Amino acid sequence: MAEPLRKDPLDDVFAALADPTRRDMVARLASADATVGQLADPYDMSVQAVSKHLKVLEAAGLVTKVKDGQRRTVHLEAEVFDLMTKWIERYRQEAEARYRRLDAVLAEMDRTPTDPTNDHTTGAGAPT
Amino acid sequence: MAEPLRKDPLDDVFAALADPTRRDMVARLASADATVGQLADPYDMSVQAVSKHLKVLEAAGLVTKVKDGQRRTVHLEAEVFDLMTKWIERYRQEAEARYRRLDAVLAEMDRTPTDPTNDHTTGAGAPT
DNA sequence: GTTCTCCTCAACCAATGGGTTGATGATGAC
DNA sequence: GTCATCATCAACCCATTGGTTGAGGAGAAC
Repeated sequence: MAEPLRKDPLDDVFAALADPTRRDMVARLASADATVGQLADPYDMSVQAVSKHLKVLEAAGLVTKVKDGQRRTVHLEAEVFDLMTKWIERYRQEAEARYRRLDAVLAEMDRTPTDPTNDHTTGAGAPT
Repeated sequence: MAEPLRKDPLDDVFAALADPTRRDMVARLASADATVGQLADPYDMSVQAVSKHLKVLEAAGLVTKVKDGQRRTVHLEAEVFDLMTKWIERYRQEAEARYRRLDAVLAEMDRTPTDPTNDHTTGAGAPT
């Protein structure tokens, strides 16, 4: 018992997107590449701070930098997104399938009450 | 300029899933509800630590606890996942559309080189 | 050449996060 | 009633994070 749960690349991806500034950068990079300076411009923080944020995104594989003369052009890498969507979708669907099954069971119990003393009148159903 | 980027519920969701232990709990809860003790069992850490993790998941809205006598039954809430998938899909699709457009442009330039001095032989195209 | 711009690196600091231990409340077993 | 079990709360520790300032390197501009 207790495998230490080895480090997963998803750790870095989720962590990177947990910061609103970094999510905003990703959002902006989705519509166009940008230099570090351009990215930093709207935010109320130093360029160095933005550079750090970019390093986090880069380490997570969400972004790559291309040296372009004096500037660095930042480019969004969309492939990593698939990792996340796959993880999320897998468990979301698994969970929803389970709820559907539960609903079916409850409906069945409702139709043929085998034991009337067992009143399942709690709101346990309807996963809304 | 520099709106402080107001706190977004996605902050908590992404942050919650950035931890491998918490992702594992979510994975397990997808197939069945569980008590705190059952959840804690496989991990090499104290029950209190697991309780903290659950508080994080709960604050993010990923999980609810139902008092069930002495135990607390933990239940996965799949709705929040939609928030994430929507965010992710939006920007992934935006980015991919952009790449497709770029590919088209490059293909066009390749077919009808309007200015031969401008050698675009860099690997700028073909996203992978 | 000098100077200016773009970006990164390094050191620092306050706050947060993930873990620990110890104590406590509430319920179930006897 | 007493005692054990399940879970939480509180205090503490150390590592990480998100920001700062200051210094420096590599290119462009002159």
